Amino acid sequence: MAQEQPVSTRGPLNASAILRFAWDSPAFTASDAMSATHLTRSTVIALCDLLVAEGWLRELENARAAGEYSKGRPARRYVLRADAGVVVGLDAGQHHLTAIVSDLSGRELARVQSSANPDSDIARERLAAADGSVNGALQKAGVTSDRVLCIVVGVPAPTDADGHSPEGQNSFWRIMNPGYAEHFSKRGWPTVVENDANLAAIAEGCRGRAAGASSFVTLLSGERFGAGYVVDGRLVRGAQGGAGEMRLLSLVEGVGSPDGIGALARDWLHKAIAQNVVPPSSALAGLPEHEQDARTVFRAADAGDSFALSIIDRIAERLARICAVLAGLLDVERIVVAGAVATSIGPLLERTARRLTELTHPPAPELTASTLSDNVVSIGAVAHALEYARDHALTMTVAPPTSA
Amino acid sequence: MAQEQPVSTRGPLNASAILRFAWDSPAFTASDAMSATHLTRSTVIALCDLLVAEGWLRELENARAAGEYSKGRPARRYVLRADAGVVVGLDAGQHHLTAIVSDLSGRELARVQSSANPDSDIARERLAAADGSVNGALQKAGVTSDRVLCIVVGVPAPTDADGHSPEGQNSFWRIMNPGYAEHFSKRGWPTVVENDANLAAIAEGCRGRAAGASSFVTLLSGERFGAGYVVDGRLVRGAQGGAGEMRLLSLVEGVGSPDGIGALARDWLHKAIAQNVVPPSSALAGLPEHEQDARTVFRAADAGDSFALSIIDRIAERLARICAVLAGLLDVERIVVAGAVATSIGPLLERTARRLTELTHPPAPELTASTLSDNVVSIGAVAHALEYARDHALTMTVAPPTSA
DNA sequence: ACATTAGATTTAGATACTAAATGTAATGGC
DNA sequence: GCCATTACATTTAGTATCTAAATCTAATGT
Repeated sequence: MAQEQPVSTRGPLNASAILRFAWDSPAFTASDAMSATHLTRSTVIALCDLLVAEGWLRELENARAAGEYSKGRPARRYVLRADAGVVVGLDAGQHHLTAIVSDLSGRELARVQSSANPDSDIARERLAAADGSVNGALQKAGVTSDRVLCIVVGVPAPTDADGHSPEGQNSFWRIMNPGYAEHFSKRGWPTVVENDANLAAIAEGCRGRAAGASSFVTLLSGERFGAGYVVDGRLVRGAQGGAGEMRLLSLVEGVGSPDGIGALARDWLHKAIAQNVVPPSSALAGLPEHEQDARTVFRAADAGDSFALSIIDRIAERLARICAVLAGLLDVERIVVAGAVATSIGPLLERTARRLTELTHPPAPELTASTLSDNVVSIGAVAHALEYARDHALTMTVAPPTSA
Repeated sequence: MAQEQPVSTRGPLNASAILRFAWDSPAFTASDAMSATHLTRSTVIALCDLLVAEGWLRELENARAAGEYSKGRPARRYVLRADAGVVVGLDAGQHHLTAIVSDLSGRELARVQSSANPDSDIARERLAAADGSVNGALQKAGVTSDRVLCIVVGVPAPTDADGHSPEGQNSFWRIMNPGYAEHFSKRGWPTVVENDANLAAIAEGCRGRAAGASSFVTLLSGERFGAGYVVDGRLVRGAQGGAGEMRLLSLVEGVGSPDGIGALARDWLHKAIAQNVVPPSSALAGLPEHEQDARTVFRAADAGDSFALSIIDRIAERLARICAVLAGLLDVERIVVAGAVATSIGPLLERTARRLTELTHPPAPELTASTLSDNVVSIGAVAHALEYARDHALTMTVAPPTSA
């Protein structure tokens, strides 16, 4: 339990307080900021002037002109300059890359998706692909690279505080994270490299299904399960960033492997067809190999196909056990299932939730499907980048005000 | 992911920085404090004078007189006044109560142990017993109740931020925590009520086997398992303080129940004797019922008794699985097994560690036995109370300096 | 005696804020 | 159209916390 030395802080401490407030407000008057920060008007106005001069805030026409009726003298109004800079969120997955450029209000300016060679283990190739996506998105957004305040990269690997991934898993982690931290730092961008499931959790926490909860788990599911924990309002990363790695789920009875929902649905269907045990009445009987995927199973289940439902039931049992163990060990209020499959798993979650109430002691955790589909990680990356920019704003330089 | 409003802080901010530094130093000069806090001499000396006047620090004879050779003018020396106040740590277990009174240097001034009626569900009785222990310890230490800076109470139940335990477990939790928070607050003492396993983790983190590790788990074992997590240097408590509850371990293959090491050893021995399957060569054969306990099994195993070793092996297998799941899901570097049984489980841990390396991917977490025996919880309570006092020192009033 | 060392003390700011008095742009009643 | 009222802005003086730099002091070694 290391305790870092407290250090004397200097500088207009509360400028950051004003900026934090501005970050989450659409537009605000000096009085708004006063009640939010408990500072006096003199201080607030002085700080706002400072922040306007630095380019972080813009002064708007006064509050009455804006239609906010009031009797007395009209109040001055400020907003965060959404165009003071941009942040970049990059989902650097094994198969796909997604880069999002966002302004400071969280508005997405551009998105570029591309596919990666999933088997390439050449660092240079993966870095070049990442560069391509990021540059493409910046160009599409019409901003130059010097406007980037910071970038957050999501990788399917644990990461430590420096953004490095441990050796292990037959070097898969090192291949998935071939040094993004140094790579983007070289461009002068503050860079954070973070595990994909952790970013998914951040996404759910601020724009998704976990908004408001202080303790929740996000299960990122596709080919494999990965979890992101937010407990007591903070991300739990682990000694090497490996918290949420699901390899040891194999020890949980009835789980057996860390395979994700997508993989399980596909594999079980595939095996059933190969062994010829699919009843001919089922829509899944005799499906061509390239259509034997999770989505097909879920669609068939939705249509009432009883064989598809039997697969769903098996997955539900396994998922419920995973959720029970996680919720039990971590005491979280909610579990969000995210990832590309999340859009079509309504019936699965219903069954899982039923099983979960049997397995756990009340109150059972809420179980919901993410609404962010296959963008969770990149959205989480943007959200994390915005937080990072907010927390380090006063150390960053911003595009000069476009006043004149 | 709630974000509380930042508030303007005022007052001699860095007095607390000096005090924090003093807390962990035996005696220090102004120069020591300067390099620790990055403040100038003027500031440090002004703040030290302030803290001396308030009773937190005492000025000693100068550094040369103390034998710290130096050439120039002798430096002034200060220490934290260990007798500025006391803190109380109370382990309010189901069967036993332990109250420790400690001075601010962490020196134990008095300890009182007593047994509680484990089946009493009358709040008044448990509170009276707690009062008895605490008052006894204070009297033994020779301090009056107004000198108590704060008290930390450890209970075998989850606790929330207010020190309340949830309904559940057939009200066992409410019985174990019959409102200690309000009870001791009424005496004017800042009171923290915390789960016993969490306090054990705090104890291991600062005086025990996890010193230096930033992520570790403490498994408090006796009749039942309970875990305390410290991940990324902070305690993980969970939505209702229930992180580390092991009820759902029953879902892990080969574990089956959250019974602790003590209970397992006793029960398995008991069953074996009842079923008459203990080989007559074993020292455990025909043991009278009141001697059929965990310690006996461990002693026999130590002496090489092969039947005892077979029980140890079964426990090791189970313990290894628990450790594997916890370490895997949380990515901790170390697991400390604590509790009364911890003193005699050397051979068990050896076997568990071997099994653990088979079950986990490298690096396997270190596995150690606590050296704090059945005092972990009360020692953790004291440690937590000292931290609490340090962090809230400037809001507390202290016994006036004994100078004149 | 005197240079050297290491720290103490003093003095004069700088910074980041508060508090309170005064000034100002609007409203609405008469 | 004047005036009280409202709700803010602006100005001024002042405070607390800390720094920087000059000066003072108590010791050592030669």
